[in-house]
Amino acid sequence: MRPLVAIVGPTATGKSDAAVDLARRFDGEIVNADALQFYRGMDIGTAKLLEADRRGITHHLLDIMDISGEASVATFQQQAREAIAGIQERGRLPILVGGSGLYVRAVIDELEFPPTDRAIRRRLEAEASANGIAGMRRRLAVADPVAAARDLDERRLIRALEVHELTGRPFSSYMPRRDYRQPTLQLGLDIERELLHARVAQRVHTMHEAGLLAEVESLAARGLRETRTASRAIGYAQFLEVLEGTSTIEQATESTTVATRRFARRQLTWFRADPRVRWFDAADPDLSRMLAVTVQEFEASSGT
RNA sequence: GGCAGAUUUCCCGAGUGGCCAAAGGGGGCUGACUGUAAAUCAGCUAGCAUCGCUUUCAUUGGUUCGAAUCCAAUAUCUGCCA
Repeated sequence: MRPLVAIVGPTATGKSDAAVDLARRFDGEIVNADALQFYRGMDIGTAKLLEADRRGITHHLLDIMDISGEASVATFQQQAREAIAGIQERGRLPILVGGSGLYVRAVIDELEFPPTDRAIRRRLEAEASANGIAGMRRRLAVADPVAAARDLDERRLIRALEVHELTGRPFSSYMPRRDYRQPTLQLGLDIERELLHARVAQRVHTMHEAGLLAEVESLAARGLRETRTASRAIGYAQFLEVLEGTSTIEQATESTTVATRRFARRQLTWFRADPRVRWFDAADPDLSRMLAVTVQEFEASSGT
């Protein structure tokens, strides 16, 4: 069975293209691990690869959801693992690509998501907004001192209480480990900060020229404003304001650029924390070859 | 040319004699993060060093025990009158 290759790193470093390159060289198929690229119709703003740029390579888990849907790591975990297994059965190389750290992790590591319950969640959220979270913090300190000691933010605090209530098991007992469930190679793409910022600005500019506003407008007609996840996507949230008339195109472009920079920084923080990632300079003209060599060596050594 | 006003740390912007390295916001940086993750949250942001010290609030020179804060001159900008 062939190993799993994952391409990670901040946005605008060329992960998608690098993945297509590798897929062509090693007879691979690509599995998307970018939470917002699941949504149909969110193309320009998510920098989804155009059909032509996919160069005949099969892409999985792209356009699998309506914007009204809510992406869920747990669901994605299962779908992605199935897709990967299928690719491997076909004797091809699975290449997981995405900048959503948790989503990548959910696929490659031994990770189990405790269940969720809408009613419990809603009740806890209502309680938090009505009484504040101090009391809930105290409750968690009793139910799950380990999790409480981590000083969780409100959202996670609620989740921890939900898990405890639902499973009787402390949330902290589901603590993550870095533990690949199959031979995996994580390739990280990074780039000098100044260059990254320039690329981000360029990209947002290009998105606008490619018709992002029109895309947002047509999604708005399909209820984008009412969605919980899709409406918050970078670029979409900002251009929705243009449609509302509360922001100009210039302002939206600027704030989208800023939000993207911050996003890239957070992605970097996430992936840097994983010592297993092998990093490459995305601006290196020789990148494509270096990635290929690394994959080749890895596949040879992982004994296929 | 005359009169009036402005000049603050990367940016915007508070501060009108000691509690000011200077509020707040933005930006930047760092980090956390197992069911919203392009989300959510936290910390740092003059310099050097452990309390502390050094250099900052246009520039120069004053007043004062003490100045971002008061005075004078200069520079630049803005408004009104020519």
